[in-house]
Amino acid sequence: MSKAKQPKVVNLADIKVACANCSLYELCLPLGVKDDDLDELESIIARRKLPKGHYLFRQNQEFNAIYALRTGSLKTFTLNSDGSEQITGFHLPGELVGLDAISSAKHPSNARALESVSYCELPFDQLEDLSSKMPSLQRQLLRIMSNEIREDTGLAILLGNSSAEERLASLLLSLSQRFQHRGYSSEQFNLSMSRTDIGNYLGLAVETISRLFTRMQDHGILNVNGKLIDIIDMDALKALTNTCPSNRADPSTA
Amino acid sequence: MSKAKQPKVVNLADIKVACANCSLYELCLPLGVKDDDLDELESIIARRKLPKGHYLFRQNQEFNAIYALRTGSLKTFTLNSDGSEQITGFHLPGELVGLDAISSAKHPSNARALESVSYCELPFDQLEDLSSKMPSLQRQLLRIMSNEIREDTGLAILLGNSSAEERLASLLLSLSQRFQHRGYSSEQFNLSMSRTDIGNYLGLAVETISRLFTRMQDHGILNVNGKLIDIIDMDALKALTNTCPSNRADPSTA
DNA sequence: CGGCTGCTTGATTACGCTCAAGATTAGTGG
DNA sequence: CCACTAATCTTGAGCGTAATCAAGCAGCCG
Repeated sequence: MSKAKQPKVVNLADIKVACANCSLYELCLPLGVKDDDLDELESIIARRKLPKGHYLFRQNQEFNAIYALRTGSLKTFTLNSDGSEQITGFHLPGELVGLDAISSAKHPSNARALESVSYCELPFDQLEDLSSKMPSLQRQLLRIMSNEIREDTGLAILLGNSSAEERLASLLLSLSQRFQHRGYSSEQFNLSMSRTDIGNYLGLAVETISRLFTRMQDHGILNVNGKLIDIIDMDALKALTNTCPSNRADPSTA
Repeated sequence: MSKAKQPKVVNLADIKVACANCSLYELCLPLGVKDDDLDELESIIARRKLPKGHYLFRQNQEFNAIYALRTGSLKTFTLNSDGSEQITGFHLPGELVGLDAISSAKHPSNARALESVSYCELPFDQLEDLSSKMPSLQRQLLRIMSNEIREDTGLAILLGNSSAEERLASLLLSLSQRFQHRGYSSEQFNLSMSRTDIGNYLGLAVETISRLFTRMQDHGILNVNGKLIDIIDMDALKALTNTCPSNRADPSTA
């Protein structure tokens, strides 16, 4: 949370946070890997830091490693032909980034720190080798990738078929649940991204995001204080998520 | 193309189409697997058929295998709470379906044949085992999954930030290129899905799809004859794809 | 031939974008 | 610590795109 300036890139080899002790173990790649194997897995992991605004990797850069976020948050985005950003995801601790680069050996997107970030770097060649030797590691890698496919499909559905309100509600709910899984409050949290970023990600104008926050606050669903979000009525927020299209069968809600 | 009725499910063990001879080899999972290993891989594959309209798998069904489409096409979709379909993809020969089920061990979606289909069934447990033994198989599986993540992200971007015309143009272009990769014409092809399905997938009303086809035909980009599409001006179609939002830098197009 | 489903076309409506301006916050340097 | 600037956020007014509602048409099957 402190805003002290960080040196460019710091190797945190001295800070011993073994996977086995990591609070993110349940969410991360090593889940299910036996103790002996875990040591070997850790031997290929480099732990690093990245200051706010810096890039973990850039589009078209050669793909060498996947990254497990440990603290902080980052956004991934592609660049349109006109140079504008197109945000493809927000990532929280315990999540893997760079998985979309395996197929082409080049990163198809950028990853930039939204706040001061620490992460684990997993060289992909070595990860592949280990993965052959450790069925549990292979399985977890496949699981995580499968899960990302599912989530990306879900995002596509959301963006294709939902109203502005439903989109924002879904994002807030997603963040809320992800914070909860990481041991933080599901009801109160700070947005690390700007409204512009949120709008970009959800395919909405900044003005719309702003108006929605105001409206949700007026409706007693949220309290919004700049970046600080208080979810007052979680059920109502969830209800907004279910306001599906094609309500042909339910003419009650005008 | 014939609509002769098929028996429920036919095992095509008698029809020997080894991976090595399969025209889809370049696109499919066995790509890069050595000859000796290929035999072993084939030993776990079951080749089957599915009549139009039948399901390859259904939502919530237990996940046992992934499937490689050989001929025909299918759609994958989820069901909303109100029972309506939400189409998540159209799949052509050489593509793998079921990858989104690995993480939860249950299929999160349905897969239904849009026309008569033949496919290869790959039991996942055995595939995992083989994958540990064959680095090239493991690599190809990861590549394919990574690619799907990239494509799903691309779809989300498309649905979040594009006009109706751009969405349809992108789908047509995608189909065109996928047909070309499979040795078919990129300029003339049959849509195996209905306008309703297209609209559902692209997040647009059927009426909009219909109007767009008419408009594109009027503009000399396509010829549309029911399900038969003739792309007359491929460059113009591609141009529609690039009509990005946020054209702040390009005020020429009003 | 009638009924059903899929496709097309038209008229109206509404949601969210754009443009514009002000308000608030954050960042910087004296 | 305050002043100044820049960026971010909020609010308002008008407009455009695509949805909805409604009807007619075409193809397919029993």
